[in-house]
Amino acid sequence: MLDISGTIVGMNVAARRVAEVLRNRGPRTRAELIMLTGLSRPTVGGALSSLAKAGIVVEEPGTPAGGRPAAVFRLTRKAGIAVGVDIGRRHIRVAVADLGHTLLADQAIRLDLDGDDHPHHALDLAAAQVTAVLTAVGASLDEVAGIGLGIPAPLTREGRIGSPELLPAWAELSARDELMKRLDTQGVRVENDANLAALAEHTWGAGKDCDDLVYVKLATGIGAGIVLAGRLYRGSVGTAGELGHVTLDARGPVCRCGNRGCVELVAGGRVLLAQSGARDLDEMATLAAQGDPSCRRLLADAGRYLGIALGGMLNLLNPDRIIVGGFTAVDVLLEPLRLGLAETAMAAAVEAVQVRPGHLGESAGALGGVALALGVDK
Amino acid sequence: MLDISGTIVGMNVAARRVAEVLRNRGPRTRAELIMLTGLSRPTVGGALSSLAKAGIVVEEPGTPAGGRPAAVFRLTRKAGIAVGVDIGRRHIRVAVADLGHTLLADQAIRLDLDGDDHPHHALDLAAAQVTAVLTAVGASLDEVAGIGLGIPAPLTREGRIGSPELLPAWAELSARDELMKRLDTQGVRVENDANLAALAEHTWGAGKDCDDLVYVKLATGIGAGIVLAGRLYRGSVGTAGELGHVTLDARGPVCRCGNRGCVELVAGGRVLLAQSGARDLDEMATLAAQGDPSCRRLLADAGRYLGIALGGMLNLLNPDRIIVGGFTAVDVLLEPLRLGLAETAMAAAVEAVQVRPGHLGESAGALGGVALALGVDK
DNA sequence: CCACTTATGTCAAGCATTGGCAAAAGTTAC
DNA sequence: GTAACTTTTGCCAATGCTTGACATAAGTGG
Repeated sequence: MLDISGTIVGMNVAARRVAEVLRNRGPRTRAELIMLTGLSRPTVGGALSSLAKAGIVVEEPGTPAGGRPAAVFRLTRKAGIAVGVDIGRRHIRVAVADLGHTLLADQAIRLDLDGDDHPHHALDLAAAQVTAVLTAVGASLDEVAGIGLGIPAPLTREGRIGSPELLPAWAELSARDELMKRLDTQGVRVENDANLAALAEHTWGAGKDCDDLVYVKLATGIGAGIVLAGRLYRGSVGTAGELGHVTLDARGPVCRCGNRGCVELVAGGRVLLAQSGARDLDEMATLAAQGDPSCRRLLADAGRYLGIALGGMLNLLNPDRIIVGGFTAVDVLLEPLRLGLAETAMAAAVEAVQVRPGHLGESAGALGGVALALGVDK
Repeated sequence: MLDISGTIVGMNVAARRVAEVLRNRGPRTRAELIMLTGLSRPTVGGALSSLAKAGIVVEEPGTPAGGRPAAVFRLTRKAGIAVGVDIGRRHIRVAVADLGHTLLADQAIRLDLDGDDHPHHALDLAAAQVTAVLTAVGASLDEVAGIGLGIPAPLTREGRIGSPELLPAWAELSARDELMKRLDTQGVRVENDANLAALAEHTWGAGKDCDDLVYVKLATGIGAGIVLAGRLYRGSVGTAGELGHVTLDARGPVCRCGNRGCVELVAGGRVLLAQSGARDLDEMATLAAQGDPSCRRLLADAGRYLGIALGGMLNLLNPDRIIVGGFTAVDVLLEPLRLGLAETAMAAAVEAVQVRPGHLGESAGALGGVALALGVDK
């Protein structure tokens, strides 16, 4: 039923268009499909009945609202499967969903070697994990309609590293080609991990109901994913969202990016760990949750610095929402972050913006890979 | 030939669609129209010949490139007229073009009272100037297909002031309704002046060939207009682009926006005038052009501060181009601005960005009004 | 149970699209 | 200067989509 790029073959153009919209936007009613496809009622109706006859689409009862309830249509697993892969420093996470946006699996493994420095090793493990998870859900690679891969580096439109100095080991290779070679398949798309998390939160999480949002990922590094007008914004060479290297103090210490006083140097995971003495960020989050005062103060200060850096962003972009994720103890730093915003951004923008923790937690990156594979950014 | 919203009546849907695209995007070839309308060759051809028969469209020979040259189609003046109005502190400028994007007039008058503080007076004069300029080009108000009005304040989607503390006198009224009342017409759209200038530079000026740009307007205040993916970006409550109130120094003096150390306080027109002793920015520009060292130094420092503020923007947005306008001696501060960028933004983004002076000078705002009236942002 | 609201199916007439073919209007190579 | 090439344009018929109207279905609230 699927060709090499994951689209349905052997049906007319209207049915393909309807199926594409269902894949990109998730389960929808007839009226929504008419709007989104631009096709007419009879055409959408016909397409849906032929898709239903082929078993690619199922009809579900909708929730009524004053009249006859609109049926909701959903692509079935028979239509195909989307895979998301998130490669981090210390883990690889694989999520699998069907084209009806139903999550089938979501599994992480720990990385023995630092993912930032050992791309080939990480890609080997990622490929193995993809096949393992697919087997676990009883699927095979030829059912896969798309794979979305997240790596912790800015990427150009062509899939090359946008800023090699930040992740030198990855700069030499094409992550997309390497994963496709290992899996012997086509249809892999690569994206920066913070961008993917932003996409996932926008599609299913804390940003579901807004069109302009900034997702801030706090981890070893600090990155941001920007969704504007409902679409992922990548910038000219793909380095949009490099919040970690926004200058806070032009006379501060020198950063690996070559400038002074970057946000990452006062609010990044490396510095927090060095100052708290915790082994990793998870331990630090646990300590903070238990009330450890120095951990809490470190996180509060980090939040305030982030807020100051985001204040400039708020004046320039004025998004609906700021979503903070990537770290389990986000709550501790949200209030100081709001204070930092209020100190540096205009009142109207501060009042309008909603600062919220992410809903998808550690899975955000891999789910963003699924979102990319589903084409929600189309 | 025009209805109240400026669209053509009495023709089929294809012809209306083609005319709309010509209005929004300017003169185009058949192939471009096919692409932009999504219609087929025969349909576009038929629409063009009926539009040509009605005298709404003219065909012009195109420049050849290896084969038969494609004819370029352009809306005529018979299709209607677009008006742009730019209200500033000390001037009102009105520009008029036909729907074929041909400029017919572009005239400024000086304001005797500060436009920021006397909105009703400014709107009275603006309305009078619109009718005067229309008369001068031999047109009447019922030929007008749209009016775009620029005012120096952030605006919400509904046309209200987004941040009242910056321009209190304008916060009470709807500039759109006031101008429509004075001209007894419909079809006025309002927009922030920096946004309009950005739109104009994107459509006809220094940003013609790129899709992601930031236009920086240096005047009494400092504003920016942001075009992303070819569309004007306004933000959640319309305050996107408030570059003047980005924090440079959290311990600096208090600004009218309520925060400390805003860019406007070190690089804004008010401070430059106070420190240089010049009467207005035009005099300052003249002095700088004549080599006056203190003026040049003041401008160079302003450029550097702007560069530092824009460095944060560059890390977050990574646009193709930064266009600087609103002030005649922009050249003096571009090099220091580039240095400020390099100090604070990541190398990849700095290398990729092009920093250029605006091409449209003082007319940028009014031309942006014309662009808005033409619907180039659609 | 009835009136009301919203959703859905069906049908015929009118357009638009697709894809192929031929002609027009230039450039470039010889 | 002529021939070959490239790109644009016009035309045509079969197919498919849209429009608009009407009837029916499936809920809600009184």
